[in-house]
This record gives sequence, structure tokens and C-alpha cells, in this order.
Amino acid sequence: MNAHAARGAITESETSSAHPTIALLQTSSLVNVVHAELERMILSGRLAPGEKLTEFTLAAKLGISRGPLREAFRMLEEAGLVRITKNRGVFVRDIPVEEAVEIFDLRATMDELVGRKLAENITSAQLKEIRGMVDAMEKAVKDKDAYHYHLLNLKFHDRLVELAGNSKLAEIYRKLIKELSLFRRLNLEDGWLMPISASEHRLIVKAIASGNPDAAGKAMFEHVMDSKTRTIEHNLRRQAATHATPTPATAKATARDKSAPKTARSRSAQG
Amino acid sequence: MNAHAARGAITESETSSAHPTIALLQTSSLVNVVHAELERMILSGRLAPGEKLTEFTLAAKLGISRGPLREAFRMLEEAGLVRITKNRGVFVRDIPVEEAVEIFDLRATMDELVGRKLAENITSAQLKEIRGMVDAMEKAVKDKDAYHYHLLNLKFHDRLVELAGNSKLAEIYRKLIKELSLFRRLNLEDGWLMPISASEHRLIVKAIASGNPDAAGKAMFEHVMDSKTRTIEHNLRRQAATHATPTPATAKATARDKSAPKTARSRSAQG
DNA sequence: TTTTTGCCGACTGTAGACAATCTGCCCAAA
DNA sequence: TTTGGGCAGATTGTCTACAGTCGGCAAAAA
Repeated sequence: MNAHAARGAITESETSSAHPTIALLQTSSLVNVVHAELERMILSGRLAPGEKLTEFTLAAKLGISRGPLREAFRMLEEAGLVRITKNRGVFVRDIPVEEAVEIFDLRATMDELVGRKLAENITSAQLKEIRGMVDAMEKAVKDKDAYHYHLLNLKFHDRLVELAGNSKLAEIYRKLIKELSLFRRLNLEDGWLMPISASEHRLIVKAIASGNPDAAGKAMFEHVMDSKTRTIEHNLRRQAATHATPTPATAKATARDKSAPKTARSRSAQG
Repeated sequence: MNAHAARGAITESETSSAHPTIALLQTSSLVNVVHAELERMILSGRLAPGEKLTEFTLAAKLGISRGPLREAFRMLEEAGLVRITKNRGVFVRDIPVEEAVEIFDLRATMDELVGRKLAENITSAQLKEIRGMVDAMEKAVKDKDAYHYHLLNLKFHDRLVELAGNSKLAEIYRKLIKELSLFRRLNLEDGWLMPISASEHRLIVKAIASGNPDAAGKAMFEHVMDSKTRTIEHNLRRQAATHATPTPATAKATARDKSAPKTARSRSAQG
């Protein structure tokens, strides 16, 4: 308790970082907590694309007033996760196919840069780390554990971007990934092509380890473009199969999204 | 204040949706207008980096209440133009050098993609349009009109990204440009290297016109990387010259930003 | 003189209330 | 039966009020 000892100068240094709860209260307001919670619910599918988020209802459910909730909505809108229409309300965004394609193309270019930077700068320890991730993914393939593979895949790419050393790149990459997760049922990517994806990961690591920027960049680029083809084709096939029936994601929504389907359809038609 | 109440008495004799005023009222709420206005003030330098934006004062100045203003603040925060600190207030962001470098690197990669796509898909009419822009820029160089050149330069790159045909790419590109404009006095880029930049633009157009994706991509990439070097070096030189004196941007701030400098400094130190 | 402690003003965080607008339903008229 | 108008309920847009927190200043203690 001898706080006097280190009392020399009260600078901007984080004197409050000693206690985690205090630091939490200092940084996170109700708006931040609500924003994080809503984002979690959206990305997990608990709030489905097209679903309407009514202010009063949601505020009551979360036990807060409408003010902070509206501020969180504005943040989510700017992040591309919801759409706000004046006098009409807030809806979870539904990414149309064309936009998903654009995001994949953009991702491919960004991942190419990631591969380049990693081939130049990666350390042996980091190389070992991502090799371990690829091992885990191959194990998931053997176990036919699609869900676990999906999570590992997300973590693999996220870690690669992080290791590339450009925090702005990582920030935007993550934003794109979040938006992409709103593309219809991308999450439940079936296991039919997992082995191919897994082998591509192995190739990526090998190219990075070789220290050849061109090869590593190309491996990353091709992987994302292949992933795009697989995802889009998968989606089109699924869409053709379940032509007239409501989508599982929409059916999963709770009972109060009566007006949501109409709005979602009209929006995706124009976008 | 019944300012908005009196605003409701707009003659709405013609209900045709073609009327621009009606469409404006349908889409833009107070939040959107305030957001646009604040963004304009920030990007133009009217609100300088590090400046504190006090809710009550700003709301009174704009003639609105704090609610919509706070929502606009959240949008600007998510866009990276302001920083919100709990219980302390909102400050215009000040982009540190490291972040500017990261943005330039990211921009270079994105512009490389732009060059590639344009070399493949550009039409002769579009080619003629951007040639006209380059002509105008060369004229600005001859006239030593740095400000006009700066505007044309922004428009040139913005148009190229738009023509590339990936709206998501364009969206993120513009976001990056906005953030970059907060980098200290980037706007007033002196004319000392305008001729070089202008000649690079000519090379870019030539490479795009040749239809060679690799050449066009490389021309764009190199141009941005050169621009990065010029900007960063310029900034470092300026910073060394005006070492102990307050920056013009800060001096330009109004009288109420008493606490801003300290906050800005501590933030740039940790970020 | 230097440090500490308590108080005060200013500002932000959150909640609740009122006004404006939209959507859906009902009913009347053709 | 269909179409148009108007009423009612619900929801969003905006404002005002109150509570909590922070930073600075002054007085007191070392």
C-alpha cells in the first residue's frame, strides 16, 4: 500500500491499470458496452440480417434508455453492420452478392500485401505459431469438425494480418471480415471443400517460410480468390435450392420482425 | 428553441418525389446534417486536430440539442475523425506519423488494384476524362497554383478509384483519404515537388491507356509510395524547423481549446 | 516554500417526456 | 368488389432535466 513511494510524478502513465475493474469503468461507457453486445449478437447470428431493431423494445430488453442505444446504432451503421432509415428504424444489414464479391476482391489484394510483408519479416517463433494453427485445422478436417475449422480459419487469417505489422491494414481487414460474415450463412460453410482450403493454408505457410514475397503474396491472393469462388458458388447453389422458402436465418428470427422481410428485400434489390 | 418547428412549414404542394427538397427531408435527419457539417469543418481545417469539441457549446452554436450531436460524434469516431474519451470529451483526431505511413502503404496496394482494373476495363471516354484532369493539373503547375493542384489531385485519384468499379474499394479508399487529411498540414503541400507528381500522373494515364495491368498497377503503386516519401520527409523537415513553436494548426484553434494540447500529446504518444 | 486536501464550477452520461411521422386498418363511396 | 380517405396505434426524432465525474483552485498542513 505504499503509494507514496512511486508518487514522484503523477503523469499520464496509467496509474489506474492496477485494478482491472477501475480501468474498465474509466474506458467503457454504456454506449461502448451496448455496441459490443449488439455487434456480438449480430455476428453470431442471434440478430439475423434483415431483422428490425426497435429502439424501445431493445432498450427495455437491455435495461437501458434509448439514448445510448441510438448512439450505439450510429456506430454500427458506420461500421456497416446495420442500416438506419429515417423515421423507419434500424435493420441488420444483409450483404448482397455483389458486395460480397467486392469484399473478396479487396480482401485478396490486402492479403497479398500481408503475404508479402510476412515473407519479409516473419520470425521463426511466429512461423511456428501459424504452423501450429494449420496443424489444428488439418486435425479439424480429419475430425470433420466444420465449426471448429471455421473458427480456426478466422483466427488464422486474423493472426496473419496482425503479424503483418500494419495496424491500419488489420483494422480495415477486420471490418471487412465482419461485414462479410453478414453474407447469408457464410458461417455455416459446409465441409465439402475443407480439405482444399486446408491444403492451401499449408501452401501459404510454406511460401511465407521461403521468404519469397512474390510467392507468398500470390499464395495468399489465390487462396482468397478461390475462397470467393467457393463461397459464391455455394451460395448460389443454396439459393437455387431453397428458392421459394424463407431462409433459415430469417426463420430463426424472433416473432417481432414482421416488417423486416419486406424491407430487406427491397433494399437488397436496389443495392 | 422552436427552430425546427418553423422549418416544418415548407410548401409541399407538389408531392412528386422528383423534388429535391422532399428527397432531402426524407433521407437526412438532423444527425446526418450535423455529421456532414462537422466532417466538412474537420476536413477543411476549420476544426483543427487536437481541438476539443464541447457538446453544450457546439450544440448551442449549431442551434440543436446535445442528443443528435452526440450521435454524430459517434459516427465521426467510427470514421476515425474524432476521438471520444469517457467523461472527458470529444477531440479532433491528430494522425501520428506512424499511422500516416501505414495509410500510405495501404493506399499504395489499393491503388495498384485500381490501376490493374482500369487498364483492363477503362473506356475511351473515361480515358479522355482523366487525360483532361492531368492537363488541368499541368496547367496548375505552370500557374504555380498549389491549392488548385491539390484539389485536382484529390479529384483525380478519387475519380480513378470510382472508375475501378469496386464500390467497397472506393468507400474504404475515401475513408483513408479523409483520415490522411488530418495528418498535419498535408493539405498545404508546398509546390516544391508538384512537377514530379504531375509527371507521374501522366505516366499513370499512359500505363492505363496501354492496357497493361502490371504496368498500370506498378505506376499507381510507385506514385503513392513516392508521394508517401515526399509527404513524410516534408513533414519531418517542417517539424524540425518549427521545433519548439506551436503548430499553425493549433494556433489557428479558437480560444476554448485550453485542455486540448495536453490530451492530444498524450494520445499521440501512446498511439 | 512545498505538498496535500477539500470544495466548486463545468462538462459529460443517462433517463424520461413530448412532438412528428409512418403504417395499417376501417369505412364509405363508386 | 375496389379504391380512396381518414383515424388510431406504434415508433422514431428531438429536447430537457437530473445525476455522476473530472479538473482546477484555494486554503491548510508539513
